[in-house]
Amino acid sequence: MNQTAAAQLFKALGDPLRLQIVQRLSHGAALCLGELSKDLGISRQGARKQIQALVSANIVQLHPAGREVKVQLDATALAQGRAFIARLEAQWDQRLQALKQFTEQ
Amino acid sequence: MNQTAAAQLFKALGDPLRLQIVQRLSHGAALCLGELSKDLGISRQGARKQIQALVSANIVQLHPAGREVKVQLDATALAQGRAFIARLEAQWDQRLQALKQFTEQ
DNA sequence: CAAATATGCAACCATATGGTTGCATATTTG
DNA sequence: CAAATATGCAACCATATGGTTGCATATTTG
Repeated sequence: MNQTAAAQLFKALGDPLRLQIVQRLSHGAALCLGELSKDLGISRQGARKQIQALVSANIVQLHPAGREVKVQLDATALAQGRAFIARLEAQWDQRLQALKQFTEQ
Repeated sequence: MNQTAAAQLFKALGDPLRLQIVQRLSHGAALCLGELSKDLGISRQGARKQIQALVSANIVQLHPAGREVKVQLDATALAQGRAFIARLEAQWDQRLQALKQFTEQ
C-alpha cells in the first residue's frame, strides 16, 4: 500500500459518521442500505453518499439482492491501513534507537 | 480512543501531503518548519497549514528554538490509531467466527 | 547594526464535502 | 395488479478545505 492509497483509506475513515458505519458493520449482521442508514441522524440519500465513500475506498462492498443492497465490510483495507501505520511506527522506533546509540557513545 | 477522536486522527492522516510530512518526520532527523516545507510543491505558508493540522490532531509537536520551530513526531497518536483499527478487525473476526459456528451446526 | 533568515498573520479564492429535497424506478407483497 | 418498500439519480446549497499572495516581525549573523 503506497502513500496515495493510504491517504485515500484514512480519508474515508476520517469522518465520525463513516467510522460509525464501519463499526456497526464490524460487529452487526449483514445490513442492507436502508437499515444501515437508520439512526445516523441524516437522510437515507445522505447516508448513501457516505457509504459510497466507503465503497470507493474499498472498505465496504455492495451486494445487490432483489430490491435490497447488502453492505459488507472488507477487512483487508483495514488491515492494510493498520500495516501502514505500523510501518511508520517502526521507522520512528528505529530512528529513536539510532539516536540513543549516538548519545550513549 | 473514542470514535470522534479516531475520526479526527484519520482525517489528519487522510491527505497525501500530510502523510508525506509524517513519513519524512518518521525516519529523518528533527526538522524545522522551513526545511520540512521544502519539496512539497506548495508554498511555505501552505505547508505550515498542513503541519498545523497535524499538530491539532496530536500527531506532531512543535518546539520553538530561537527563530526556528522544530517539528517532532509524536508516535502515541499513531499507536492509538493502529489500536483502533485493530479493535475493528477483532470485532469483525469474532463475527466471522460466530457465523462459521452457526453454519457448521 | 544592517542584512539575511525563519516565521506568523490575514485576506482571499476555487473547489471539495456533507448534507438536503424532489422525483423516478425496480422489486415484493397482500 | 395495486400498494408498499428499497433504492437511484440529479440539482441544489452552505461550509470546509487546500491553497495562494502580501506584508509584518523576531532572531541570527557578518
